[in-house]
Amino acid sequence: MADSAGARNLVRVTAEPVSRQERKQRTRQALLDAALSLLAERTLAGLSLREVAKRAGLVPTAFYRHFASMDDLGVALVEESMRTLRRMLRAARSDPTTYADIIRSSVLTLYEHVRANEDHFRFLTRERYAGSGAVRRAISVELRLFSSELAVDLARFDYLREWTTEDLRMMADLIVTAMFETVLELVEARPHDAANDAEIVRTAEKRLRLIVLAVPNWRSRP
Amino acid sequence: MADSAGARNLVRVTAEPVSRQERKQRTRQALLDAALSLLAERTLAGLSLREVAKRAGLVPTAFYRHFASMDDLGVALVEESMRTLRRMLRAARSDPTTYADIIRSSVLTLYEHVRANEDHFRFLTRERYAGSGAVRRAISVELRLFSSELAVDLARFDYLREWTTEDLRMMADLIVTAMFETVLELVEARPHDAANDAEIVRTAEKRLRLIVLAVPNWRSRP
DNA sequence: TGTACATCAGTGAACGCGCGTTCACTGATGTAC
DNA sequence: TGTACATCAGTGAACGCGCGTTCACTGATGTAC
Repeated sequence: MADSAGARNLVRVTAEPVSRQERKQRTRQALLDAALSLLAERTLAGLSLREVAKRAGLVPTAFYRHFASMDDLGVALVEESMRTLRRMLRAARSDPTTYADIIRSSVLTLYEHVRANEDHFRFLTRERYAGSGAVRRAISVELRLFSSELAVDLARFDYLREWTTEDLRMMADLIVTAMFETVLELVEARPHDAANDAEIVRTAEKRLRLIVLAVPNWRSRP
Repeated sequence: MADSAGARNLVRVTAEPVSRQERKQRTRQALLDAALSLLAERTLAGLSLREVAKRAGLVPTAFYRHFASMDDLGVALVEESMRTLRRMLRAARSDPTTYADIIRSSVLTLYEHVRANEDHFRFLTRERYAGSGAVRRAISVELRLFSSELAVDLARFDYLREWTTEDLRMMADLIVTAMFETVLELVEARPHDAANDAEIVRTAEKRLRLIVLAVPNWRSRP
């Protein structure tokens, strides 16, 4: 089988020699990539260790040199995916056009990052509720952190200065939830349907606009 | 094993004789209940036909008298759970206090129904994104229908009369998404933590209030 | 009402299969001298 | 620079297990006469 020579070829095709450490790191990444590609149409719960190893061009037992279990690999995938998410947040923050039309540019950033990293986002949306204990906990912790950071960002706006921390947090949660829903729509959408994509983006902008429009009328209640 | 006499006992304990048809219906329900109880801490993908049959007190092969596959059972569970959801919606609509404080009473109705049917709601939240094709499609269709109905309800309010159908739909989606998030928080919450429950309910009310407060400021854009 | 036959929900043995995990191994890379 | 030994990523055989599915069956319920 062409498949089974994978791991070794991965190394051989590179011109210069690599250290044992580097090689191990590459194999580990090959396992993560293999899992991610298999997860395109499945859940972690429906994936076997043997399958992942095979896709990576390894014998099943080699898996254990890199992860203690599929659950362990799942947590590593959460970390990898979250790095993608944070990169997106950083891009949104540093965008110079952001303050001109913050909603439009934020949604556009979201859209571009989701399309460029569909596997990561799909993994996060699927496993967020359905994942095993460890995976679900890892995602939930990261998303809560994400929401907190957004609350801090919101606090910087003049017209939100009077808001209580709790209300800011509530608003941030609502925004994250709405955006998460948009991510879902994007990763589950028919591929290469530009009109449909545009529609999803337009709805996402409306959602944010609606939330933001409530601000002048908000009065905190005990 | 005490377990293995289940299906027959189920019948024997009833006083009068039952028709073959009735008995079959009961066994089918026992299979659905067995699956649902096993799903408390797992996903449909991680559930085996043998396990479900055993829990229902049946031999594995008997499963096929009622469902063609686990996927088929999954779709039946979606239908059953959706009946619970629609019962909730009907209760919210017919509540006479609703118009006095619509947000508070709606959230209370949601809370009570979720707590009374945790298994159904947990199943829906877990499988919505992670389920197999057929199950996910079934849930998605029902939720879209649900959202449409809510949009129709919203259209009846005076101050929403000017809104376009599309904007109403967007608002309904946002409300459903926010409420779905609340359901999630409830089914994943530590059990019997009244203070935490109250906090979740309070946040849910705030979310809805925020969305509603945006209404006077909304102007549709092309 | 009684008898003879049909239906069909549930049984139990059997199958081949992919699973996770163990173990002793190989041979290339790394290190000490 | 050359040699001898240590490390360790990846191998391959083997295991016992639960899985979905097949098949011929049993015996209670249902039906026709």
